[in-house]
Amino acid sequence: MPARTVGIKDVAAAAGVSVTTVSHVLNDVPHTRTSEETKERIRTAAEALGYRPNRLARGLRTRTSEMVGLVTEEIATTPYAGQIILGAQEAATSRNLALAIINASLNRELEVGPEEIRSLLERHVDGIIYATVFHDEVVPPAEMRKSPSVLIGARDATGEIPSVVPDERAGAASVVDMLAGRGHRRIAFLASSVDVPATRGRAVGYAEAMASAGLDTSGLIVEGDSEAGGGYAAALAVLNRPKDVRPTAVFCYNDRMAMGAYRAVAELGLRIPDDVSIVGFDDQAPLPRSLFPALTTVALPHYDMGAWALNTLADQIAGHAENRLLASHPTLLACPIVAGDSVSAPRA
Amino acid sequence: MPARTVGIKDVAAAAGVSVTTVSHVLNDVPHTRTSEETKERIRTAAEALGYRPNRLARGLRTRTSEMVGLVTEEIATTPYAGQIILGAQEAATSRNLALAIINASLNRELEVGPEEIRSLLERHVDGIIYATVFHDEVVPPAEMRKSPSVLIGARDATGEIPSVVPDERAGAASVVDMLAGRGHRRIAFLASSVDVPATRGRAVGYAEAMASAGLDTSGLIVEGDSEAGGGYAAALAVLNRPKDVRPTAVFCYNDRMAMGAYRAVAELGLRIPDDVSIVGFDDQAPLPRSLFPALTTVALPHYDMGAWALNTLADQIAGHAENRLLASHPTLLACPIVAGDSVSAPRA
DNA sequence: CTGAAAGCGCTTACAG
DNA sequence: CTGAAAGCGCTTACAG
Repeated sequence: MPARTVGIKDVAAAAGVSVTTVSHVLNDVPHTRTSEETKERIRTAAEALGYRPNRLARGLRTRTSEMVGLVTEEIATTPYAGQIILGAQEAATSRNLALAIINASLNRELEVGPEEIRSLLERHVDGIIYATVFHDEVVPPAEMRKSPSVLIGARDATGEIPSVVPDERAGAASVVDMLAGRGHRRIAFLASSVDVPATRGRAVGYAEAMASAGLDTSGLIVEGDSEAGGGYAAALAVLNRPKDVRPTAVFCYNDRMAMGAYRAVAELGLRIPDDVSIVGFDDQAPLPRSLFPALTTVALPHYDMGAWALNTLADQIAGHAENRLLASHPTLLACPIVAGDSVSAPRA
Repeated sequence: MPARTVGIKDVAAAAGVSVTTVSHVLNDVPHTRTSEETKERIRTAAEALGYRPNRLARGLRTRTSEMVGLVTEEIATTPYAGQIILGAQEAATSRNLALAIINASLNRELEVGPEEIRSLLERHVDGIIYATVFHDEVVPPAEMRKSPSVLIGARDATGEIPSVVPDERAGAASVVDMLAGRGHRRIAFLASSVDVPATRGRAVGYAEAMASAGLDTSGLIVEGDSEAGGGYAAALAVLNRPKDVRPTAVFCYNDRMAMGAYRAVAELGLRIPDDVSIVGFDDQAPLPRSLFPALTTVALPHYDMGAWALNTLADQIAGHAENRLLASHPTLLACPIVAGDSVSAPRA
């Protein structure tokens, strides 16, 4: 049992005023014409006594906990869950909210688990952020729809909850634009055979950007599994051609495939970026900077999504919500290119 | 404002008993001889009404929040912070505690930040776990010493707080033992030039195990910076020798250096593991499995440390603490070898 | 505008 | 053993 801490009563006694006044002054309640002098006396007393308001008591009274819950699916296996947490946490700190984190197992049925939500609700969190992986859309449990909430990484099938996802398509398109801008014409794409939203988004972004740049993709798309081994095999297939039809740039579905592509390039006796430029996706540390030359890749906006989710949630809680507007379509966050040394203009 | 939820009074009314009885029954208070029948009636009523006790109210009354705080330094840059969180979180769930997470910036002055602790204390957490990186020992703020607390990754300089750290030394020694057991005699070590506890622990473990295996280390220890580039240079230096004096195995300070070593091996026209075995340290995803052949490495017990910390903390809170005993020395957790395909017996 | 008092939803001595 | 009542530390109508 921690020792009895100093309460608002102690401050009131020390300052010679009522607890009401202390509460008003410390919480900056407007329209209270307490003299500056008294206010100062109260603040000094609070400071001297080391007074810290008991948030539990306040929460009980105001029916608010100033705490929000963050449920992350498979935090352990998602490389960047840490960045989502960090983004949410820093935003939470700046809005004076605490963040309770809870892990949920990945749910193949595309339904988020109600147990985690219930546990959070029992603690009277003011709102909930649910971060999913690998889903296009999910059906949130009823509990979640009743309180302020935000989805990261998936759209709400019922269209009620705002969500935020990476703009994979634009990210992929920007890679093609960048390569085409450097003068590349034969840009290969190592596609993933794993059926997740990112697979489609990146493939579509590549195809669209190639089309609008007037570039042909025939024979330039090779599919492989999304690990280094798959990238190795796919890169070998697409690069083992005579120089005049060989791609001058290879855009890989992700960094792990790019790592395999590096090996294929080396085995074929080619050099990066002189003979072929390589671009990855994910910015999955520590890969890009551990490769030689450092891999040019595309970062996922994990930190930004975490921050966006928390701010959107805090706005909902504060009441100035335009939920419907936000919920109708997922908010897309940009995936910026992270420059390494694996891209150059094609050799003449 | 969430709608008025069902409270203990509602349950009492529905079951026709007093709130005292409801509280007793639902909390399994011993020595209460309420009839089984009444108990059942209360439980049924609670269930039917969907009653969930308000933890804020309970916390206010019992001066306990059933919530513990986890402060992580640089969660974003520590690859495995997610595993620490997961370990702590799963243990917390099984002990019916919530976990509030808060990030702290890395503190070079070897003192943990009091602000984070204060913020947690204001929310009346029952205890605090502070996970540090890169420190031998830290001086925890006074606030932390006053309430139950546990340190991950560093020893408490004042010897009051229990702590848990990876047994880097034994992990490194086990690698040498394993390689020596396979018949290797010339085992090189790519040491890190960065001065952190892990650097010393792994170097000492290597040296001790080599000595007790009766193996010579002269000319076999090369220092480099702890990235792929440093590993590349160091591996080149130690492997570019005539076959009869060339190491048959290279133990790298970490996986990133091992990645550089792979490149050096390839440039020298050698093969892994036929010509040289390579072992890393950290099990830093996705490196070990993205390399070809898959890297044999040593895992850090992040999950276990998180779980150990939470359980130790929960024990302290529950009162059966043997803090002094635990605090006198950091608890060492084993770093298991994770087998890949980069080790074989030396070629005849 | 200020202060006395009620009340948030629980737990727990205490009297019956 | 059971229930009425006090009280955890706040905030906030409400009366003065």
